[in-house]
Parts: sequence; structure tokens; C-alpha cells
Amino acid sequence: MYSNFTVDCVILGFHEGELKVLLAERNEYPFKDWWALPGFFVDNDEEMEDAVKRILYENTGLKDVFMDQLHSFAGLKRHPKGRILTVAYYALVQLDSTKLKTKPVTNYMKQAKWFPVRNVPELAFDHKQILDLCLERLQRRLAYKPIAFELLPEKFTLTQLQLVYEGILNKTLDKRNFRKKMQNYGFLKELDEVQTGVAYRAARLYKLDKRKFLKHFQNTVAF
Amino acid sequence: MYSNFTVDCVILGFHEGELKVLLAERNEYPFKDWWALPGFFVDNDEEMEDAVKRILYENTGLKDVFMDQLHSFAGLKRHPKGRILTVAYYALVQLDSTKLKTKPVTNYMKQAKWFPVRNVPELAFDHKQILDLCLERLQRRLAYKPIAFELLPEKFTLTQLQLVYEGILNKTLDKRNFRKKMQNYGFLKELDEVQTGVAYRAARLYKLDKRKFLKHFQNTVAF
DNA sequence: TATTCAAAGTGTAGAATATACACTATAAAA
DNA sequence: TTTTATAGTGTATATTCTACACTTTGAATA
Repeated sequence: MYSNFTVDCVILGFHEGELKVLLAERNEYPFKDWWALPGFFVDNDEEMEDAVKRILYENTGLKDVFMDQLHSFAGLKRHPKGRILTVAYYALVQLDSTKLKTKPVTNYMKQAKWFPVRNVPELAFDHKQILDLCLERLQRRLAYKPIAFELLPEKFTLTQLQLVYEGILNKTLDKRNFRKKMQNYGFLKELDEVQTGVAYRAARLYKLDKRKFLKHFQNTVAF
Repeated sequence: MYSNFTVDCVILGFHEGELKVLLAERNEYPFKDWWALPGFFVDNDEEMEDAVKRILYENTGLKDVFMDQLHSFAGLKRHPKGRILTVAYYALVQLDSTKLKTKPVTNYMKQAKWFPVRNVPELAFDHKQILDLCLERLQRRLAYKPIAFELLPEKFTLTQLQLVYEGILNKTLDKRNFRKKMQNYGFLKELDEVQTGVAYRAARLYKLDKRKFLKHFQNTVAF
């Protein structure tokens, strides 16, 4: 049964100090051989979120990933076949927590690959705009949603956390001020553990106390 | 031709010191006789934004209204007929600037009426959640989008502006601090005009300098 | 075991911003 | 002229933000 309803997904991860997005090389017209955000049709009896989860699993092998809706696109001229309604999502994955397969199991795309978010190839459809919208949205939401923590393993160092903030905000931050602010929030649990496997002084590990985080920000509105 | 694609619209205005939402009393099943957000099917050859504009015009007689997308809903169980894909928008109208007709010209609803946003009747479908989402979104966006000004006439007093902020944030603000802050931003143009038709000291009128507003906030990200 | 290396970790002073708070000025109406 | 209802205004204190550089630590290696 033909469907004109699709989801596209901005899958983001953090690797080697950089924010990265997973792109797929298309194997179908239109835009065959172009890089694009992973996306696919939603089955008629399938919930939209399940379709996103399916795409995530096919492309990364990961389940139970944080995701949120971004925006919908319904332009009559987006696709030669007529109106294709696309709901764009973003998903945040913990890249370091697992060996990622980047070979998709589907045949409508040739390969999937991680790219630095500020340095992507030309993208199919309006996917560049979707990506930019996503990055802008993340910058805003960073201030009141635990976005940074979804990109990190459960236990992380303050330097890793700062790198995630810097990657999303696209600017460098002062180390001392960053730590002061984060620790003043009071939602970081200092662990009795340190990093392992580094050839220099190991940094202390922290965990997010999500309840305290949400409590802290639930009623925080500007002004 | 049957369509399963609809738009719903949270139409907001400011009247008598209160933020109000326009609701429609349904004349069709399901939820016949319930109050609901105005919404309707999008024609197959119609752009989604045009459908929103149409609904706005049918319900308020207004054109050229500020609007923005909120969220999309595609749950299989939202409607007995099966999946109805709904994209929710919000629109901000200048209620005082014109005589509003609140009798809709359509026959799928009985009447339309303005309600205070924090005191609405029970709503059809998931429309209460959509309204709540809208209010939350507005609170966030108030800090970096000219939302308050879309709800006011071109020329407004600082007290009116403060009332809009208070209505959206749902809390009272200090008069002197509010004025200080607004005037420090530097995007308000003080006019050589005052209010007319009031039985007490007339307040000075102001205009928004939209260019300065956007310049001020385009790169303002928390942290 | 002493040295090197690379990153971890730490404090303070000054600037800017936010907050709390109450009276006088003004214009129209009575 | 008095009343009324809102407009309009300043200051002191607390809080938050910003800029800035050196010491500590632990592993690797010479």
C-alpha cells in the first residue's frame, strides 16, 4: 500500500571532541547517490515514533535512543511524485558507549557515514535546512533539557561535558567558569571514580541526577 | 477526494488585559458539540500554510497574520477513522486592531468564541495538550522572538506590553524593572504620541524597531 | 627513580545584571 | 478645585557573569 508519509531523522553523536551527524548515501531516485538524512516511509499501521526507532535501529543498531520531534514539511513541490509529508526528528546517541555499525541493513541506501555537523556534503531535498534547524533548536534546548547528557556515556568527565556544550553552541567556553556554573546547578553527582586508560592524570567521573536537573529547569523561563 | 491530513490552529489574541484563545464548537462527529481548536482538512493541491491561512480567515476575517508551526500528531488512535495526520500551528492576532467577526462562515462548526487561555472548557481530541504545548512554547520563544508585539497594535504603551508579557508568562512583573529592561534593549521607538480616549493621564506610545529586535536576539543563546 | 608530558583542577576581583521597593506627576472627570 | 486612575521614575543590594594563569597529578619514558 502506497504511503506519502515519511520521517527523516537527524541522528547526532559525539565523537573525538566533535558533534557528528549520521548521513546516508541514497540508492534511489530522486537524489540517487546523494547524501541525505536517514528517513523512510511510515507504514500505514505503524506509529510515527516506531518508524523513527526502526530507522535508528537499521542505521546504528541502537535501541532506546533519546529522540524528539523537530518540524514537519508538507510542500507540494518537495518531491516530483507530489506531496510527501515528512516529519523530521532528531535523535541523540551515545557514540562511545558501543561499537556502532554504520553499514545499513537496508538496500535503499548504499552506506551510512558520520560527518562533522558543520562540515557536511551537499544534501538531498531540503535536508540541509532541516539539519540547520536542528542545530539551532539544540542550542536553545541545551539551556533547559538534558541534551548534552544524552550524547555522553552515563559516567563522564567535566571536560567531556564541556566539549559537548562547545560542540552544540559552536564556540569555546571558559573552563573554570563552565565548571563553576555546572557544579552550582547541583544536578551533577560526583563519583568516587576516575577515568581509565589515559596517559595522564585521570579526570574525575560524574553522573547526571536527572530528577534534580528536571526540577531545576522545569519552571525556568527567561525574563 | 478524501484527505487524511489536517491542520489545527491555536489562534491567540490579547483582550482586556488577558491572553485569549479562539475555540470553535464542533458541528460534526466525532466530538460533535465539543469545543475544539479550529482546524480542517488540507486539500490535496493546497499548501499547508495556505490551509492555516484559510482557517484563520474563516474564523476571524483576518489575513496576513503571524503564524508558526508547533508540532505534528500522527497517532493511529487519534481518530476512529484511522490515522489522521495533524500539524498544529499557532497564530497571533492583533485583537484590538479590528472588529473581529467570531461567527465562522463554515458549517462544520456552530460558533467560535474567545476564551481566556488558562480557563478553557474541556476540549475535543488532544487539543488541550496542543494548547498547553503552545503556551509553553510561547513562554520560551518570548525571550528571543517578537511574539509580544504580534499581539499588540503597531503603537502600544509600556503597560500594554507588560500585560502581554505577564499573560504569556502567567506571572506578574515589577513595573519599574520591566520598563528598565525593555528600554535598555534599545529596540523600542519612543513616539511623540500618547494614548487617546482614556479618562486619566495618557501613556506614551511606542513602536517596535523590528530590525533592532532581530539583531539583538539573532545570536543570543543561553549559556 | 627522576624527568617529561598532557591534561586536571582551582580562586578572585571587577563588571554587569537582576531584584526589591514607594512615591510623585499628570490628565481627565466630577 | 478636588478626585481619581494610571503614568512614570531611582537607588541600594544581591546575584551572576566574565576574564584570567598557575599548580597538581598520574602515567610514560629515559
